[in-house]
Amino acid sequence: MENREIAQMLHETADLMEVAAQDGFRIRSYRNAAAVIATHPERVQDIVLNPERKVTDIPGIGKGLAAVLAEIAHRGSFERRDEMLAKYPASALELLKIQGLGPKSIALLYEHHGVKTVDDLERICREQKLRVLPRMGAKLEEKVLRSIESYRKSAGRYLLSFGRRTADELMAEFKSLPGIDGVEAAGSLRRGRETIGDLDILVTGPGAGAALAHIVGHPKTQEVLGRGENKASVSFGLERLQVDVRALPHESFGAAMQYFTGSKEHNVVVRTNALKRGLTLNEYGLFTVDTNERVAGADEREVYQRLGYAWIPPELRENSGELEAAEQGTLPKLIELADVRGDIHMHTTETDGKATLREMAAAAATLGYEYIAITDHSKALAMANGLDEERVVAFARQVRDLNREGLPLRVFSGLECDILRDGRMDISEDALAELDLVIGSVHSYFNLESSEMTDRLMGAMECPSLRILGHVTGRLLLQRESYPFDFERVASLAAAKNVWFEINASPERLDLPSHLIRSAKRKGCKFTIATDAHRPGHLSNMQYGVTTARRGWLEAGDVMNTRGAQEFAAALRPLGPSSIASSL
DNA sequence: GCCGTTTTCGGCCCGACTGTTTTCAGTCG
Repeated sequence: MENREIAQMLHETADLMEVAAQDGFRIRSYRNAAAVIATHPERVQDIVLNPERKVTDIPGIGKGLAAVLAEIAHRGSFERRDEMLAKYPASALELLKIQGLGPKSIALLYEHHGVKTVDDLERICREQKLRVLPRMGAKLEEKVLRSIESYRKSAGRYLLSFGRRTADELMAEFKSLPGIDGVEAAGSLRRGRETIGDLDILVTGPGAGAALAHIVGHPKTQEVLGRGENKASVSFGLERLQVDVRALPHESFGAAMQYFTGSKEHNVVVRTNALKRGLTLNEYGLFTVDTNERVAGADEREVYQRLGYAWIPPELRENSGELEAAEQGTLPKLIELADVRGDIHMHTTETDGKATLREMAAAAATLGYEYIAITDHSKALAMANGLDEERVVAFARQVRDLNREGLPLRVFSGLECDILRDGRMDISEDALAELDLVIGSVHSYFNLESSEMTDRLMGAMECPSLRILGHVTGRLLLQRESYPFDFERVASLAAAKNVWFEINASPERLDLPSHLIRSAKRKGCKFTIATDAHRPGHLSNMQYGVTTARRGWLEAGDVMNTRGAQEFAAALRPLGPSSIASSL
């Protein structure tokens, strides 16, 4: 069993234990163990099954959890989990995802009304039976109904990062099979959409059929949805992600990549255009209409070229201007991961990060970066032990000293400063001015009216030290919608004040969304791409931020942290604090 | 449940909001 699966099992059990009102500290231990195991570099199962190793050497795993892990290794479950599942249905876990309901309410609803599923919950709310329960009322009923609607919208979709990991895992397995020449992922994963609905994997070569057999017989396959000569479709893993594997002849591989990458809207236009040229395009190739002669198909680039287009990066294939640009030869030269020279949003143990400044710096150096910025939280985020003015100033001094003493790369002193409800910054200007880089972020009062939120964000930009607006829409993918505000006005002011928009690369955020990136670019805004890493492993999420930037049509020049360290440092205070103040 | 000892048990990020109550439990971040 993989670490991720063990971690999920522990997480789910912790959730159920919470519904069962068990000891909170024990629940926290389970959650902590799940987090540790999920990020452990080695397979925990291998350690458990090796008599010469001790799983309790992993921090967070003691005697109790070692026994749990041993049980999981031997029979795929453990006693407490079985116990919990006997008490509450697994579907109760789904109810925890409904905003506004926590474990206590779910237990109450289950006991009084037998609510087991989201459908049950919806019915109870519609029948106005929620309001009769203690401490619940009409307003909660309304809120829950709204949450259900939002939850349903995201059901059946998965984070891009999850799709990427699953695809990488399967593709590596396919590549190791004999007689496989090519393996590629297509679909929304290849287009880099922030969430995906399913996985499309194309394989070619004399042994391509073996890949179909492989996925059908895969130990993680939960259900075979379909199995033919050229295609197998399965429900994969605990998450039941639908995976479609297609075996293709070599001469069709490029056409199939084009066809299955989509988007549908993009392909409709491409095929219409082909017909105008007397050609017809399908997943098997590009053919002449009259003689059915193949003119392209093995190579995707060739398919586009034969239709008068430059090859179009998959991230742009949404029929939103890319086809016209490809005809005219005006496609942008999109930013690439290798263009990024530094990661400029991350946390350390000083607040809610899991590694020290030195550990983060070392990890960033191995990724080839020239610089990083440490941007811990400010005091409004009390749960994260946010920094007050005194600690902010001390930290800036400490970073200056450390840079002099020598670090593996240049470290900028920064802060992710909360933007308070009224648009003021959580830290005084005097203290902020000590820092190299200030990101302003909203972490509270998400439910303001649009006009109030717009004023709040625009108010924050009055702060002379503010250089970057962090995760601007506040969305959490598949969990929480963006709060309403007038993006156009905020972007116009950001362009005027030379405040940059962060593209937060955390897979749960990918914030700004790509359509807003594009809109901001048109207004002349500049951007940064940063991971918001809370541990060294998160630094590799940069790829998802770059993908999102590419979907927003950004080139390297649009993104400030593609600049070298010197140039980036100079850009941080373009006019100097005093001249910014006088130019307002 | 884990951890770190002051070595055998006490501490474990906590403040604020919401909707409900009539003083606060539950939820969220």
